Amino acid sequence: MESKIKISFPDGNTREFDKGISGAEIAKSISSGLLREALAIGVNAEVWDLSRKIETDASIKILKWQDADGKKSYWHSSSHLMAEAVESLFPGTKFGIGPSIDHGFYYDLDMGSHTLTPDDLVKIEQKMFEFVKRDAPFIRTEKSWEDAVAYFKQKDDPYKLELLDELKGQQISFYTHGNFTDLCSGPHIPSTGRIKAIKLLSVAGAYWRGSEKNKMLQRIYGISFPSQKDLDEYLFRIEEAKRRDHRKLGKELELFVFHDIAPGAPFWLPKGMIMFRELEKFLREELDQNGYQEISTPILVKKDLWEQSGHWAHYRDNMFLVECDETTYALKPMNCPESTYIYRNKIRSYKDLPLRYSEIGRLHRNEISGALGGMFRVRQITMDDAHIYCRPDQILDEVNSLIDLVARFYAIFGLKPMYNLSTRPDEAMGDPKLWDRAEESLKQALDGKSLKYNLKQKDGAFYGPKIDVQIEDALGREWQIATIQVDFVMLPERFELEYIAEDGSRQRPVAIHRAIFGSFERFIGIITEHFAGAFPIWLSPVQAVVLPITDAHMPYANKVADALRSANVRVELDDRNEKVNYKIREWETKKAPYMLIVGEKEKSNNSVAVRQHTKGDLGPMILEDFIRKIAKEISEKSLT
RNA sequence: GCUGAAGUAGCUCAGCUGGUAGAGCAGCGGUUUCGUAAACCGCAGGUCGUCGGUUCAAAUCCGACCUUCAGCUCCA
Repeated sequence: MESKIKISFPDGNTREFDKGISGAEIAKSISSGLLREALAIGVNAEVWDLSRKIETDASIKILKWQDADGKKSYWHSSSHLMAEAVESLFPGTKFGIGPSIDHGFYYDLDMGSHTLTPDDLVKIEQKMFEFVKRDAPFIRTEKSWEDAVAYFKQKDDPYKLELLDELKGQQISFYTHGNFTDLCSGPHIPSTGRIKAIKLLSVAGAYWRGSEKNKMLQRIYGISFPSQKDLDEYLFRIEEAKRRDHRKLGKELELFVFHDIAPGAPFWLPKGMIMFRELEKFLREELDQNGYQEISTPILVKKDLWEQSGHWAHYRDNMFLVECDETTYALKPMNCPESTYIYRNKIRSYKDLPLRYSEIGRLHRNEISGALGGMFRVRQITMDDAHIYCRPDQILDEVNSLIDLVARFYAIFGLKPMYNLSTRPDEAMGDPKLWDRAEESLKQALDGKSLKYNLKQKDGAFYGPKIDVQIEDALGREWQIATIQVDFVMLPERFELEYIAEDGSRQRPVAIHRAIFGSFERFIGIITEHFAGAFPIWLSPVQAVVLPITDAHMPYANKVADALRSANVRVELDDRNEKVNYKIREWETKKAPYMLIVGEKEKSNNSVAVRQHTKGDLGPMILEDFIRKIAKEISEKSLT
């Protein structure tokens, strides 16, 4: 029998080891530093414990904190540690599942009648630190299915027993550390001592196995790091996100407010409305230049339309209904079905296509109350919608120009786009040949531009494949905003759309649904957080403020403000009887891009002392020069 | 919709175990005329989310509802 195995490393090197060597031993053979940092080991396509014996040739990678899979086992192990702490403080707790997540870990708990309080979290956290000190190793054992069931029957944990139901007949792996043993496929880090910094973040309800039909358990979210510094940085980022919260900034900067009287629908204040209008203006300019025609369709339409489109069957509960003259109307939850009425207004020729109809439409969706959240989830949505009707052979061209359009938009905001391609789902409708062709077109468009994308198999809409565009904001958070959806069914077939082809036959067009901002509400929420309220100057509700030093400089200040105003700069004159320091402080907090301080010196030589937001005093400038500068920055939609 | 938490002046918040409300900022009136992040004095401002209950007495205790927040579920 062969007693040596070949291990190949990520750098391509291969070395021989004794059969049955562990990941830890391999790491140690490379360096003691690596062993200290090693958390788990990638073996071929799997992630294993460092202690597990390797019996065959394999390609391996020692996983550290820097590796995503390293973090995963670290956080997963932290969740076991938390479970141990919970069990020791609250004996009798039943355990659901306790996985790692993108940032940290959680464990779902059934604690009977006990409701966890923030104090409990502190106690659990302290207990965890206590256990960390014992540096207990995570030990993997395997039991037969019957023994596993017996174990949890004795422990009386119905959730684990339910999980075991699905593993019938298999060898079941368990992990034990300290006094806690859990059903778990692993892997885990070598020992609890590796967990240096822990923070339990929150407790919330969560349905067992994610189904609202099941019992609600209590979920503790937590995060852990190899050093206190990492934890501090993470907590700082959470604070930073709170500081940028658009609900807070929207109020402070007087952009919009919400009132109980209209849950889920913002009242746009004058300053917020300026931003809304600037976005609309920018959008319309772009679309006008790109062959779009703007339309506007009724908000209140008879339910018959939604029956025909299929929405009535699926989304009836989410529509606002109005009874009038014994007829049921609905506030439109989407624009698309109505755009077909404009398509069908005339007989369309193949020469007319593509027809690009854009619509800034106000939609209403009765989102369940628990889903509402600031501008991110509203019941009244203003969508930058468009429906492009084209021939199947035009899909590629259209998708190409849409991708360009989206990229151009996001570049203006300094947002990085990322693409997801979603393909045919199992319950797809429509001609498979069209599906193939459309998926091919979408792929071709992305590949042709050398864009990286995630393939989301079977994640398309029932009516066609789509490209979703995500952006990453200044805090590295990802948002799904734009979407490009090809549609063979919902509009073309349900509304029996046709065009006359070259040969005189009647053909069915393809519809492409697309949105760039997604919705004005959500987009403004996102960019508020992205820019932390300090918007690029073209969007900024106030672009410059004139601050006279004393009353004596009012006439000159007025002259400066007038000059800016006639150059179409949104300018305010702060004529309050306050010290300059006071005014500067206040306009800094309001994030005004420019402050123009005018006093004796400026008055005497037609200049302004320029102060830029966060950058401070830029020194004096001749008024005309400053106007040229700011006008240029506005028209170029400059980001600084 | 579900679980938990919260709702006091325009805003941010204090108000212990029941004795009918308080601060800072903002606002208004004065004084001050000032050079790059908060001058000073004064005034005014609240059915304590709504409705009901317990009590001699409720911001405070109880119930229902509304709204918000965290998470779950949902998101055409």
